[in-house]
Amino acid sequence: MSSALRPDPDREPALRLSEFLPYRLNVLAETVSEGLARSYGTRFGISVPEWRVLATLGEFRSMTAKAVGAHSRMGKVKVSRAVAALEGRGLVRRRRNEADLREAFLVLTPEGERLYRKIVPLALAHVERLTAGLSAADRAHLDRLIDLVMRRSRELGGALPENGNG
Amino acid sequence: MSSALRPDPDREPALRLSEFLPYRLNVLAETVSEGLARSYGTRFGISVPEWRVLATLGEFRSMTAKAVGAHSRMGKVKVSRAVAALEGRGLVRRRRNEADLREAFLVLTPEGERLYRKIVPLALAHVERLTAGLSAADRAHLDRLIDLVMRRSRELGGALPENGNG
DNA sequence: TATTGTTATACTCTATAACTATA
DNA sequence: TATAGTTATAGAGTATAACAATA
Repeated sequence: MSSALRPDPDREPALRLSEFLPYRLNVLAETVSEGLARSYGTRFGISVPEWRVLATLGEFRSMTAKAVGAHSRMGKVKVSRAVAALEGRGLVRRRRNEADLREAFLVLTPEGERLYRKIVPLALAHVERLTAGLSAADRAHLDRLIDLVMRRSRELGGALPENGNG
Repeated sequence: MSSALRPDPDREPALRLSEFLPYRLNVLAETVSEGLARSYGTRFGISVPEWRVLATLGEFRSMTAKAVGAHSRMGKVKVSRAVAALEGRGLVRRRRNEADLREAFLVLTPEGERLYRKIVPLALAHVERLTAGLSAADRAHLDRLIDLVMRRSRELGGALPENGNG
């Protein structure tokens, strides 16, 4: 261990990376995602996009792919692939919409529902452990702060990508 | 717009994705990163790992690749590639460590320093805009909450990947 | 012509591990 | 034997656009 982890005393560091909000948010999100993946993602062989679709259908029961994407902030390509994977595993089923044959309603199969109900308590328990050090007021505050920064970030032009030719 | 974005009234949704902290953190980090990339990432043709190396060297002046990785939470492979790219563009230079020839000290070249000093005010201004809706107390609170959740997440097993055979 | 959704292509990213050179 | 760092390989992820079907 040869070089020291302290700023050069001669120079005013213009920016401390470890205090830079975008960096902090990235590292935090990454670390949390990883922990989550370890605690059940790997176990159930489910990717993040697949989990988002599963969670959305578990919550809303029946939705078009477009609506799923709107709710879980994914583009249509990502949704399409996640749905195909879930359908291939018998977790999701399509119901044609007679009123508009371009789209279909997606629903969880009984197996999908079972998996959803198996994952949810684990997910909630994980968040519980994650926020164990926070008071109820802290948690509410955190939610509010995330919403505020999120809104500002969207206003500043951070939208979702991949909406190519839609 | 055929299907509605509201929960099925018959069922108690077991989990609301839009309130699920890991999801929220992911979307927030993604949105912020994107906005940042738009405001100057693309403009200077610099990737996130490259930016992290640049920022670390700008802050600490001279460090080994290992120390850079430790400070910016990246594995040695990612650091190595980012450094190679920056070196290729004349932004970073290596200084051999006579005391241990396995490692080298990395420093910004004058051009690297110039780029760093050009990006930093933009980065800081971006964060400023991002947190414009927050009071000073809110910002401090947000920092504290991020630290807390971060620490918990690490305790729960969210470390950094890729440390393969190191 | 516009919209929903799928597929094809190409490209980036990156994990893993093998490797080099020093220690 | 262990460590700093590089490179090779291969696989995952995904943006973009072209496409098909329907409206």
